[in-house]
Amino acid sequence: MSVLNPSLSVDCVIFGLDTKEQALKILVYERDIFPDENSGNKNLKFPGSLVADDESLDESAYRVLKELTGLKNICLKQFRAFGDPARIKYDEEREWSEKHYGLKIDRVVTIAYYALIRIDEQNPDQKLIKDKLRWINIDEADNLAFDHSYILTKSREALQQDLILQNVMAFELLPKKFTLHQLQSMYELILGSKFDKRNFRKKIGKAEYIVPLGEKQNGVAHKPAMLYRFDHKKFERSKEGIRNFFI
Amino acid sequence: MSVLNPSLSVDCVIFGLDTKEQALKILVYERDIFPDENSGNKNLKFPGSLVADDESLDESAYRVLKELTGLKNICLKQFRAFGDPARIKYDEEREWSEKHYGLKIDRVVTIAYYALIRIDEQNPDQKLIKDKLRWINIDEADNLAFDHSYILTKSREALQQDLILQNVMAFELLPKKFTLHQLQSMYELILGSKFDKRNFRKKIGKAEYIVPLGEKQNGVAHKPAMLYRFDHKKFERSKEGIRNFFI
DNA sequence: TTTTGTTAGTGTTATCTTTACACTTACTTA
DNA sequence: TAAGTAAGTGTAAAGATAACACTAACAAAA
Repeated sequence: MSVLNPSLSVDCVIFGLDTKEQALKILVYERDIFPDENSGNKNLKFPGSLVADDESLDESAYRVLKELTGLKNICLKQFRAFGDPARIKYDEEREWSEKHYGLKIDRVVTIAYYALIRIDEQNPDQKLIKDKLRWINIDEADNLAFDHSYILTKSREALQQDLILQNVMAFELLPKKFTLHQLQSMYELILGSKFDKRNFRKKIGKAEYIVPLGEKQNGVAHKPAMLYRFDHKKFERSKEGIRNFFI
Repeated sequence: MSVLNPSLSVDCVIFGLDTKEQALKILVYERDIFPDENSGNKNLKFPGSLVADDESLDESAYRVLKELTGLKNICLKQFRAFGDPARIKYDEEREWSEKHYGLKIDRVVTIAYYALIRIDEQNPDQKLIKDKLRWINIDEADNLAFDHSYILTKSREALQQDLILQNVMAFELLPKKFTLHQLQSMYELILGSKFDKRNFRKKIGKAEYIVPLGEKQNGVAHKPAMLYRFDHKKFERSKEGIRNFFI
């Protein structure tokens, strides 16, 4: 492979929706630089890497994601660069980085991406989650390595904005066949607020890209719900006609 | 000053509203690397510079802006990183950069910022616009240096989004005292669409942060308009209560 | 002084969107 | 067969949006 640039990196914030647990999680990579049991989350960082000199930022992000997690065919979105010269907080972190890359590391600017995937049985994670990789609940993700907690905050803001402006691949988070309840929960988890069930359904009713399959759930301990799927083409078509609001 | 990093830069897209000409412009820096008269806009680039090793990206952007244009006290917003390895299109551009910085330049990732200012008599530009700096109309800004036309496109998209979500310092573009007509024109120029005057004013009527001064225009060849000012504090307060929309 | 040109300023109606709100149905498990 | 759980459904009031045309006030030109 080509030469890595010691002052440029990409980092990937992977949001995973755990439909079972109804929780929004992130994928983190565990290092062993702080051996102390009580080191909190200081050993946890987002999957990331220095950028090679002949790859674009996007290419780099996809490469890293594949190398570290095996994930591919997911959509990454660049949302921000982080470049505080003091991003590397601890000497141990710098030493770890220098050893890891075999390079002298001073100041690293990172370009951050986020992606959304669903967590379920057939989702790659089972194979991918090697000893170093795991999902943690988003609420418990404080005091991560470097400035990664700050990056998390900003990624969430970006995700919420993008969700509102519907530029987003939020449907990646749901199973192919989903119920309106699951859909609503997803919005609630990401946006951090609750919606009225009837009003939500009324609104969804108008979105022609959410199409009912004739089919219902079964095996559930309550009235089985209608299953829906997301229609990409109809979605793209519907996005043309927005451009309303000002002020 | 400290050491410049040869693979990291910042670029500033400065949008200026020319209230007289009713036009949205950008500030560009002219080089002389393509002497041909017909070189179009290939000599024009956004104010930018390599990043010093001890400054944050934001610091770097503000420094550059001040050094190259004299502008300060304006609000810059980071909107995107650009890192295609082929961003530098021509050999002449690379040579110019190497000579300019006295450094070997291979691949440069740039972090792009935008800002909004008004163009008027007392605006710094008169002094600042040295031989190298000038305003060009946004519609005429094709085929700029490097990938700067692409950066312009993206900056405009970001600006429009931010304007819609009202995270934005759009009022920097207007004189301290402005008419509703000027306000409407600003929105129209940025968003690239026209609004109904009565509906626009109805909506503005609800924004308590746009406050009428008792005062009217004078010296104009038509019915003089009421002057308004923008109230920062009220604006900040009003932004609290948004968080509506989903889907 | 009158006319012309120019922008300011104003209200109503029809349609659509948003919000708030409570009960019955269908299934599983105990 | 009872208990528990989520599914599914309608209405009315309030608010937002969109479409639409004329008069008023000033400067400049005639």
